Amino acid sequence: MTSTAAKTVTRPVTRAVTRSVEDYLKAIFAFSEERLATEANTGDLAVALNVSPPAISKMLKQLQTQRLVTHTPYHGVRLTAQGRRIALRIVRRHRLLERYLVEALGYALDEVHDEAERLEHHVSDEFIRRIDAHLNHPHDCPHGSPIPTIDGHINHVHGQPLSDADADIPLHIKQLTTDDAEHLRFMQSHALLPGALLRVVNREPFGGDLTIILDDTTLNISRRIAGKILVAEHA
Amino acid sequence: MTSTAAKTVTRPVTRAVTRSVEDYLKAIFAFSEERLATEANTGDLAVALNVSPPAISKMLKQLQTQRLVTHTPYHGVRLTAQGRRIALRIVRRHRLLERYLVEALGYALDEVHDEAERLEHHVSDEFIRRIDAHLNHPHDCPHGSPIPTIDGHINHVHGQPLSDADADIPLHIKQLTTDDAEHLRFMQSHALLPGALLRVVNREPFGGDLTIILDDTTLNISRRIAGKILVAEHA
DNA sequence: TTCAAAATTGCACTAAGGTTAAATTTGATT
DNA sequence: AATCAAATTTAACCTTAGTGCAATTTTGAA
Repeated sequence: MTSTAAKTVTRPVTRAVTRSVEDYLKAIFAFSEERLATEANTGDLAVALNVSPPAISKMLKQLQTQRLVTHTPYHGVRLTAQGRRIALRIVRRHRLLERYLVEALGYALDEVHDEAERLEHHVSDEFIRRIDAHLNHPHDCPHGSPIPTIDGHINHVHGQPLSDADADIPLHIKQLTTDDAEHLRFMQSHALLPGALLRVVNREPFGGDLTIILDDTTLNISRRIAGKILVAEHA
Repeated sequence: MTSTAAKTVTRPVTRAVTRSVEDYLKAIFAFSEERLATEANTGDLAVALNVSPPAISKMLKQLQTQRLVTHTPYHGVRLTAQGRRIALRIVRRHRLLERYLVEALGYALDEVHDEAERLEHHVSDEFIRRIDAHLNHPHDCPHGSPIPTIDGHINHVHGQPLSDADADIPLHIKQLTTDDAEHLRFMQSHALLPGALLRVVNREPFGGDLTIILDDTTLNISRRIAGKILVAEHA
């Protein structure tokens, strides 16, 4: 590749969407949409992405010139329509991959996150198309999170944390809102999975354990774990 | 306890096996083992890896300090035991992935190379273990190349190019020695795949076409294509 | 013996994604 | 309203893996 024309080329506004860019956009999406907030801040992103705050500042500036975010210095970032589109594409890939790993290859729930986290950046659109078809176009990942459609639509789950649920009401699990492997192993080992039916029979006071009944089994779970399980009243 | 004493010397040798390193080792392996030669040379590697000759020289020096190759300047490179081990690991991943893409996801023969080329660097050992089990521990990739074992053994295919085969002898296809998508589409569309039975019924002189019979179908193929198909006498 | 081709080296450069240290801005608290 | 610590941004620099070009070295064939 000879690049003799390189000198007259104006600075490209449309730099590449690298793996890092995808990760940043996904993280901003997670803060600004999946968690209540409307904007993500530098400190949280630095923790989430495991880099220093200056790295965030620098990347935000770059993403701004790429028109993927709008960044108000010292205040916060939000995604542009284009940035959101890319973030949703990655989220879709991630969740389809997780589903595929569980259904087709028998992965346990706590193993899929890390694998999907790498693969989401490296598989082709064709690969995603094929696993989506193979899985019969699923709507959620194994943790119960919604899978965005190709054209960027996503239905947010509405449920309340099990830790807040009233006693003696039939509930079903909507979503497990954790990526922690230990939590997930615990949940899977007790069949605390999306779709499961249960009800709360006792709540110890002062943030103590909950007692629940699930499949005729009585089970004690900590408030901490219960806070990671979203439930809704069972119709 | 005498000779096992740990060397507490500062270690400059430990650098990471990056994606680039994996690609270089794989390319050196391909030249020095899969093609007749015992050593790979700079120029060929530069072409194979689509990189300038100085980039090769530079990387060879690095690989030498990592003890992954032995490089005799101006002559050639060969892999050390450790370098060969890494190269075989990547070849194994590549060929298992190709097989999986075809068997499990219905990829066509000409689509698998590029996909596997990326994925081989990014899937986990666990992923490879699972697809290997799922495929029931296959011995070859869809092109008929042998899949190295986990402990680094590989059985080389012995066959001759179909272009050199004598007429009227029952043959079967051992291997397709091309990654070119057009060639592969042609082969797949005519069922010229590993395992197929055929015999040569005519060879035009002066490097002209071959006429073969395969499944009661008569087929004309160019010497060029025939050179990419390894066959052996059918027992 | 010569000499051209191939390989290597040196140097300056690009590009992405980091780092630490210093400066700046914000906003909550006196 | 002024202050000051925490959060954030800027500045300067590092690393990996390339690039190109020029200069040098080595090899091997005529």
